[in-house]
Amino acid sequence: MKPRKPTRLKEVAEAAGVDTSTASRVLNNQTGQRVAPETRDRILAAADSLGYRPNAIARALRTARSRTLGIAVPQLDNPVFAQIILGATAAAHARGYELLISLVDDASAPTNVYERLAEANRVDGLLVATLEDEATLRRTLQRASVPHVVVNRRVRGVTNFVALDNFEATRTATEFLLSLGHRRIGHLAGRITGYNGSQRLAGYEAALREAGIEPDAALVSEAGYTLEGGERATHAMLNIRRRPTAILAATVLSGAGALKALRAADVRVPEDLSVISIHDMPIAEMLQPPMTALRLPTQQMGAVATDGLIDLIEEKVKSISQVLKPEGLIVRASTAPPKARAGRA
Amino acid sequence: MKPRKPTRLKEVAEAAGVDTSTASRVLNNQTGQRVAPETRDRILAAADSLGYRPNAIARALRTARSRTLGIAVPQLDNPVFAQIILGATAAAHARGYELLISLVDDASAPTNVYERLAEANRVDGLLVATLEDEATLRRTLQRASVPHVVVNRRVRGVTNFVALDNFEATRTATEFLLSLGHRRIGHLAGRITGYNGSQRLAGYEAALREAGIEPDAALVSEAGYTLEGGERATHAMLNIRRRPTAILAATVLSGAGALKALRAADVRVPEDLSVISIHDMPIAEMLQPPMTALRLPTQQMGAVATDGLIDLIEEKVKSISQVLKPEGLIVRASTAPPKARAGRA
DNA sequence: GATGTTTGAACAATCGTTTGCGCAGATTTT
DNA sequence: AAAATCTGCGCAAACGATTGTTCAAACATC
Repeated sequence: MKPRKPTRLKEVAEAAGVDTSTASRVLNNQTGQRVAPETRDRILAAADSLGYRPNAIARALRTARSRTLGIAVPQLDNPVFAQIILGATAAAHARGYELLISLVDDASAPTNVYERLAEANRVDGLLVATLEDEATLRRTLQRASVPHVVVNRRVRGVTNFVALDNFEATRTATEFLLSLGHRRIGHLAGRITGYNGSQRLAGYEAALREAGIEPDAALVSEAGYTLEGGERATHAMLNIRRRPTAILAATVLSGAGALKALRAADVRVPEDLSVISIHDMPIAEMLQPPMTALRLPTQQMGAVATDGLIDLIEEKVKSISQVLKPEGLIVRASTAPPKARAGRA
Repeated sequence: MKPRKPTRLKEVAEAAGVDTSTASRVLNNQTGQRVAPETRDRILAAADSLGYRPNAIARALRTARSRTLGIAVPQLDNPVFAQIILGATAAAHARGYELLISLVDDASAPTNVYERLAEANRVDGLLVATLEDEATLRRTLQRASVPHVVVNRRVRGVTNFVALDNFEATRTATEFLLSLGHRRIGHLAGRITGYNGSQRLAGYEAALREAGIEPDAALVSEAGYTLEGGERATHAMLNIRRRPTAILAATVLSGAGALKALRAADVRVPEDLSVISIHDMPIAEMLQPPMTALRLPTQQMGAVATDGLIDLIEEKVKSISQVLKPEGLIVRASTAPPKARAGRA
């Protein structure tokens, strides 16, 4: 027994004995037009008793605003993106917007997504958290027909973005290791050509230089953002001439891979080698040993980007660009001072 | 330099020198109406050169079909839901639908979501993966104005659902432990009052009974689906008179909690105690020791539910109800035969 | 009491499509 | 050659809301 058709504005108006235009103005709380309190009450009552819900589609057609945002993400299994989406949905709902989610795998032409969502007038704005190379993304976005905010990276030529302060993140993490007494610190880098990866690498190197240590290329290995990558890169790093006494992983997944590789090589953590990761996540707590990690406001990034996008759409601001600071270091059991024999600095 | 307004059907029609109705029929590949091949080509060419994208909103208004689905989930940080969404998006896109995501936290009235999405005609159908109690959910869905499919649970009185065979899952996992020689097997149950939790408990008990073992209430502890829950419940279970030699966790998160508690209590895994979890996930691989887990087709569940929902919407089927079988046991290092002294069965 | 102003609400156009129907001109049938 | 049938396409009415404009009645002004 499907419920009968939803009630339309017309029916509310008839029930209240007014024109649809009047009903519309009352229900939308229009200020421009005066309505007798008595009429207003009648309309409100009618709408209420009929259970009126405005048809969002019709409204969108007329106003050319769908109150819907699109978010393009590369994956969902990576908790970072799950967090971003989480923040975005909450922020969108809070302001009365809906969120359309779209997966862009590198394989398929990402352009499709933007066309499907934006050019079809389905969305009023776009949140972009995908991983295409910069040139492609820039080209695509320049033709975009709706406001858009890039999340979790920066793209030259695209003004609106919300990113994390990756530089500060790795710098802080590296400084922490230095403060424990480590001098040879390895870095499992992300994608060095990517925004986050290169920034994180730079922060790591900056901290070393500030401490008077010249970065050693042998101690940097590109591991991507996966368990396997971290495992492989760590393995390689154990075979160099002078092993590091600590490893900074660009993300918690590669950090987990490091733990795995170290265990396989019988290197104890943190006694023989410390491990620290960027991007604190619930899994950091589950690892053995629990992983020291630098917490970044990932969810907040999604929320800030969304709020900014809506401001852009509603023309409350001209542009939005923010770099969010790390939330702090969560010290767990995977880090310790280096063994005495290494303390020769 | 924002691109000019998108081209409308009207412009395509004018460019091709035909009426919009003809253009519409051609572009939609209508079968009922014949069009001269030459005219057709002209329209197609015009649409192409003008970069025409039909306005999805206008089309939705006219056809009363938005080609959009809504999915309501309780959380996103739980990988199970991330997987469901992943499967759902892929399936939706494959059939030309978009997916609107909505978070329903227990706190806020979940009714809101359904009203916002369905009654506002924003979506053609609803995927429901939330955790409200059965009565509330049933009541809400009975009034729903669009087709809907419940994902990851069953609700009496709601015909359309796609769930996992939880019973089979725990039974298989328990049988595996039994085959290793374990006789005292503890169970970290999920929410025993929930669908998944109760089914999993039943499967566990069934396997024990089949092996001639009477389930012992002391060996069952409600742990929910979190790390902390698993940790707490495991702790408690270590304090009972005769400890189990193996533990079956209802989900990998509580399994991770078990590992943590066991480590804290200096119980070695798997030498002193085996641990196995339902719901294989990437993190199972990261744990120490890597966790033996029963893999369930979570992503596929999202896909199947979505396909079914679209079939429902397009009236290709009358109802959809499926229970998906486990994909198999992934044996890792957290399970082993019990110690010799326990082999007294 | 004629004129001007305000108030409250209806009229009607519009957003961009889809689709039922009608209607010429061409083709076939008788 | 008139009637009947096809073809191919245009006309116009929806879908359900929003919004600029008009307009009658009520009130105020002199």
